[in-house]
Amino acid sequence: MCGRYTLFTPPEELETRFDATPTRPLSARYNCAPGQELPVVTNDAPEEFRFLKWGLVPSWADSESVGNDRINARAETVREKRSFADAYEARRCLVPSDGFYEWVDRGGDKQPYRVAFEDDRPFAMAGLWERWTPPTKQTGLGDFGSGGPSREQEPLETFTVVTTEPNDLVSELHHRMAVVLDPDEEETWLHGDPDEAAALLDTYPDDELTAYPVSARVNSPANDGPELIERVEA
DNA sequence: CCAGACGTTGTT
DNA sequence: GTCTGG
DNA sequence: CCAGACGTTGTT
DNA sequence: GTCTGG
Repeated sequence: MCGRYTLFTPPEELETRFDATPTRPLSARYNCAPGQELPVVTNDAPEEFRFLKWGLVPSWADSESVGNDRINARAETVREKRSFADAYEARRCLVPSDGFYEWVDRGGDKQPYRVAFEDDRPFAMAGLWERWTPPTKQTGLGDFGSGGPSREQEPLETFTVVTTEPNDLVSELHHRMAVVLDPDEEETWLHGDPDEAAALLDTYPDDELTAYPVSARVNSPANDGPELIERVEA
């Protein structure tokens, strides 16, 4: 984990909580999924919620698909891994959330659970972001003869969520969980030096957190509505 | 030296 | 089984 | 994370 | 781009 989360806190509350303004409208989300463009607060523009695609694509990747299997980065090794080292040093971000989902394998089927604060207040997950420019395609003589410039390839900005060992509550469900930051740690995660940031990658205590079963409707990323966070019988 | 990988989760 | 899409 | 696709030739 | 493996 974490591979799915919620972000339905009203925009005004999020703007106050993170002291940032959105670059496009924030909508209530009950099923944020990898591959989607989601609001994050990056270190280089902390006054904004910027929409980045979930699934970090390293700058050197030759294909965008490299991001498919980089939706999470292990806290224990994030500084060593080539895919994340640069981003860790220079491009950390906050991933606003108000709960994340975990699936418990029950031999055959899987029961999703939602983990959140008891009062559903928003929090930040530790994230890294990256900017990737698609390789320029060789168009032969086209650029010279045709007069017009070749089509500009827009850089793609992506992010990943850092994971660590779970607390006792979440360990009942899963053996990994997202790094949840204390509000007073957020500034350091964004702007501290790498060693200071590393000290924040620990397991969030389970005080004030709760976990409860939810409908398997959350399984499909196409579903996204308040019914997804309703408690069901496990 | 060059070639090939570069990741996590979960499962066996 | 594995990759892509969301 | 899970769901859904996974392909070509040829025709409209 | 940079590291690991051979």
